[in-house]
Amino acid sequence: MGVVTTDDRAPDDRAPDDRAPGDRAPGDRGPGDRVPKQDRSRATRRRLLAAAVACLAERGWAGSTVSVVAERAGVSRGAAQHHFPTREDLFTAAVEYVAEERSDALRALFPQGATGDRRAVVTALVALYTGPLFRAALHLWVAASNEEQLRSRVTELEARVGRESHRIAVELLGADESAPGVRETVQGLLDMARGLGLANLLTDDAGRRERVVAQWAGLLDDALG
Amino acid sequence: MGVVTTDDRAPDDRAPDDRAPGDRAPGDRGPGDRVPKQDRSRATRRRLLAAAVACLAERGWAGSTVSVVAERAGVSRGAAQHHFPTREDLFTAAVEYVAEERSDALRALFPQGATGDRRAVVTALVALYTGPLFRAALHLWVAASNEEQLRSRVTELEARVGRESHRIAVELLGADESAPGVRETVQGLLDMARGLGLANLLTDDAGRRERVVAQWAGLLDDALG
DNA sequence: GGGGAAATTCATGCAAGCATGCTTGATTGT
DNA sequence: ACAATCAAGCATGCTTGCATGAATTTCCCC
Repeated sequence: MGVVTTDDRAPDDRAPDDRAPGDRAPGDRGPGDRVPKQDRSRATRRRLLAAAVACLAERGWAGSTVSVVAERAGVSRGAAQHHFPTREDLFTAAVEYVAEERSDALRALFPQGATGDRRAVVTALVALYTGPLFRAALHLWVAASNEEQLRSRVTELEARVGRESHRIAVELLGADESAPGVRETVQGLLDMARGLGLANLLTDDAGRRERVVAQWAGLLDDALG
Repeated sequence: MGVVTTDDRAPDDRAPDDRAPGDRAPGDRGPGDRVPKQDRSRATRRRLLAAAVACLAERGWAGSTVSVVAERAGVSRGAAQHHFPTREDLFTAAVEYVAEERSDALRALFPQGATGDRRAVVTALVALYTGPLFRAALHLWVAASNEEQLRSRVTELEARVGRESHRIAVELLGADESAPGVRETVQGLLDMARGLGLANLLTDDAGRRERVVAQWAGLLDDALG
């Protein structure tokens, strides 16, 4: 299912939310929504952010030049510069965009509620760390680790996403966090997922990942009772 | 005399393994010692590689320009270009350098032999994923994931280091790999270590890491019997 | 409700900064 | 003396940021 929701669309595709200037999304605008008065503006802004994330996942930080992102978004470079005066503005906004997308993807796991099948839960969680969203986030982390401006925002948002991941993981696994060690167990699981996602960066080792997931899902099942 | 040509490097510049030109690393080169027969040349070459790794860990890929690396190594940019005609040559060589360093660090754990204290082993393994070497490797991976040339070499070397990590981990943990699931268990542990190292990129969460390590060491102890 | 001013949004051209690679010249070791 | 090694200057290409101008949208007043 659409666990990861970034667009792996064809290069020239139009974003899903790309509307003609006139029509608007169903429940889109509240009454006092004053900031972007034009739908077209919001659309291009969103397109730029989505393109930035996509470029980040596909071409990395250095390769994601504003020209590239603008072209990917189907707008001129000047338009990009209008919405985000500086390159840093663009990517700091992209950080929040990625964080939101990841939170959404995370919450998309929630409706199922706590299933008894822990292996399925672990598989789903790990899957979150192998999609393009995680790739983009990874590039963002690495870039932010050396860009003073980005780091603070990235760490803050990542902490938020991390907490939410943990909460949802506990929920889905049906773990009793009051028991000693359970919290650390789940954290370790998420760290393992991160590590599996990182390993997936260079080589697509789905087979190995699946085996590791199966094994540790079993161990987790024992540990959580 | 001129041990090193212009030793006017910045104060903190000496890499940990920065040796005098004469002495070599323990098992450094076989008899078929190739191209540079001059010690000074080898020294600057090594300095350049060490500087490249250090810059990679501290400033990231984009920030590690050849000028920066050369300055860090205490040589002119032209000298760097003499040893590594292109920037890519420099960093592909740096890849191997990092791989060797990581293997050395890994082997440094070996002399102890298999101890009964699995928590200490896990701690040591995880520690390997939190140092500057891992940081450099991380930047390298992320950069390589989008640079066609680097990727093949990085994946190859990383596979080697990964196998060695696994072998040593099995050895130190006293695990019986013929038993079903043991291989995947250890792999998962290493993946978790990777994830912890990745989490350590932005925020130094040594406390959390320690708790997770303690907990997972316990899980491992149970799983391995 | 309609028309026009004002503001927003977007496109294009331009100059500055920077990194890479190449070439030339000086220095050291064999 | 010769070759290798190192240093410095030069030329090219790319990216960013800014400035100007056109098209579109919103606001405001009649």
